[in-house]
Amino acid sequence: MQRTAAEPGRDLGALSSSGESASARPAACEHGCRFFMDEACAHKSDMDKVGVTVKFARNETIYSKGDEAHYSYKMIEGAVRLSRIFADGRRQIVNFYLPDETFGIELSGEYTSTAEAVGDVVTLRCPRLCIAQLTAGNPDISQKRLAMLSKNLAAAERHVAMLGHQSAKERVASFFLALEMQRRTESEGMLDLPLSRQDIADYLGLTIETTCRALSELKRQKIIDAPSRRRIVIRDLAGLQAIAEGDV
Amino acid sequence: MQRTAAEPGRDLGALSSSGESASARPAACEHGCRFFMDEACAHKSDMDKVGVTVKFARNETIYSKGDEAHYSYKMIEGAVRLSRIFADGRRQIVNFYLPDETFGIELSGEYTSTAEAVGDVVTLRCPRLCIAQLTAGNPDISQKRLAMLSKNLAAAERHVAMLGHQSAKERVASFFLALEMQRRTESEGMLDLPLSRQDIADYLGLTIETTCRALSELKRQKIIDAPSRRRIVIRDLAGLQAIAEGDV
DNA sequence: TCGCTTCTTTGACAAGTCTCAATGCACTCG
DNA sequence: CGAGTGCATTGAGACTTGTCAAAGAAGCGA
Repeated sequence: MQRTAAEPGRDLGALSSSGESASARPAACEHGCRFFMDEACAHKSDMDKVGVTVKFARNETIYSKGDEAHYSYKMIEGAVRLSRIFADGRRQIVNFYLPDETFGIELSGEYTSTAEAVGDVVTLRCPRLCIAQLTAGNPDISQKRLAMLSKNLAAAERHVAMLGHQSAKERVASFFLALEMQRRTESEGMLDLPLSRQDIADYLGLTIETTCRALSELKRQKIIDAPSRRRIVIRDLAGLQAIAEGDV
Repeated sequence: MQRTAAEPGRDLGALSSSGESASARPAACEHGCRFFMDEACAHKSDMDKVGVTVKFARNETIYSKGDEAHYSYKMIEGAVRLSRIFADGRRQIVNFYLPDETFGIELSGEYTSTAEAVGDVVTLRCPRLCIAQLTAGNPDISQKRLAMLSKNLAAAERHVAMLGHQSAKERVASFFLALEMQRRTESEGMLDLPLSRQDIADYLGLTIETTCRALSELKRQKIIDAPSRRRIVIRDLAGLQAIAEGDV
C-alpha cells in the first residue's frame, strides 16, 4: 500500500504528482502520453514532449500486488523487478524491465505483481484511462500495446522453459546470455547490472548460495569475470552459449 | 463426447482448407470469424455461424515451432498442449488449452512453440489475416484479443511462480487445484483429464517418476484418488489447497 | 482370449540443490 | 581510522529430485 509519494526530489512529474485524478486530465494524453506507446522514441530528445516522468529510488516500491492499476510505465533508465511474495516468505521475480520496455499494463483492475526499483529508476508514467482513450481512437497504438504484451508473454515462456529444466549453472549462463543479447549497445561483453545476487537468485528460482556457486564455477572456467559486485564481464561468449544450451 | 458437424478427415472448413489465400477471402470473416474472438459464445448455438471447424487426432501436431503463423485457434473440445523441445531431448510444456480458450495468436510471423492435440480435439480456426482485418475495424475485438493475451501472460507468470519454488508435491497439488478451478462445470471434484503422466511431468518441470511419487503420496494422504489412468478425484479440496500453498 | 506394447508405479542409488553456519569483502558511519 | 553493517562467498551435511532398473496395470490387435 505504499504510494510513491513525494520524498524530496523523487516525483518530478508535475502533472502526475498532483494525484490520481488522471481521468480528469485528458490533457496529459494530448501532449504526453501519445509518445508513451512508441517503442522508438524513448530517449532524451523526446522526453521533453512527455510530461509525465517519475523517478524512484533504489528498492522503492512502484506499486504493490493488489493495488488498483492506475498507471502503466515505460522504462527510461535503471531497472525494475516484478515479483510476487509467497506464504513461506520466498520471493519469485517474474521479470526485469530495462530501458525502453513497458510494464504495468493490466487488463484486470489490479496489478498482479509488485514492481520495485532495483537501482535508481526513471520512468514515463501514463494513466491507464489515458491509454484506453488513445487506444480506442488509434489502431496503431492498439497494435503496439498488443506487441508489448506479446513480447512479455514470449519472455515469460522462455522463463518457464528455463525454470522447467535447466540446472543452476545453465540458468545462470542463460541469464547473462539474455542480458548480453538485450544490451547490445554496451561495450562488448560488459554487463553493468544493478541487480544483487539475491535478485538474480529469485529470478532463477535458486537460492543465493547456489547462484553464487554457479557463478564461481563459471569464473573458474574463465567464461565470465566479476570484477566488482555489480559488474559481469563475459570472456567467452561461445562457451557461455554452450553451457546455456546444456552442453555442459 | 464427440460431436460437431464434421467429418472424415480433418479439415472441414471449406474456406480455410482452400489454402493460404485467407486475405483474399474476407467473406470468412463476415460470417465466421467475427465470433471467433468472443469468449462468450463458444457453444453449440453459435457454432453453425462459425464455418471454420477443424479436428485433430490424439497426438497430432497442430503446428510446429517455427512454422509460419497463419492461424489462431479457439478450443471447442479436448485439450491442446503448447511445448518446446530442448537440445537434450526434454520437453517443456508451456501451457495447456481447454475449451473456450484461444491459442496460436502470434505477433511475430512464426509460432514460438509447438501445439499438439492431447486427446481428440475440435477447434475453431481463424486465419491470422482475417483477425487482423477484424481487429482494425473493431476496437471491441481488439480489446478481446488483448484480454486473451493478458490472460495467457497471467497464466505464464503463475507458471513461473510455481516452477520457481514449489516442491514436487506442491506443484502437483497446484496443478490439480488449477484444473479444478477452471472446470467448475464438472461434477464436484472430478477431473477427467486427457493428459498422460508424462504430459503432467513436462508441464511441472519434473520427471515422470517424481510426479508419480508425489501423486502416490497424495493418494496415501487421501487427498486425491486416481480411480483410472486419466481420472482424478479430489477428496479433500482444503487439504489440496494447504499443500499447494506450502503448508506441508 | 492371449500376447504385445505402452504407460504407470515403485525401489535403490547418484546427483543436485537447499539449509545452516562461518568467513570474507566492501562500504558507511562515527 | 576502526567498528559495524550488509552482501557475497565458501563449506559440510541433509534433503529432494533425477537416473536407472524392474515390475505392475492397461489398452490393443491378432
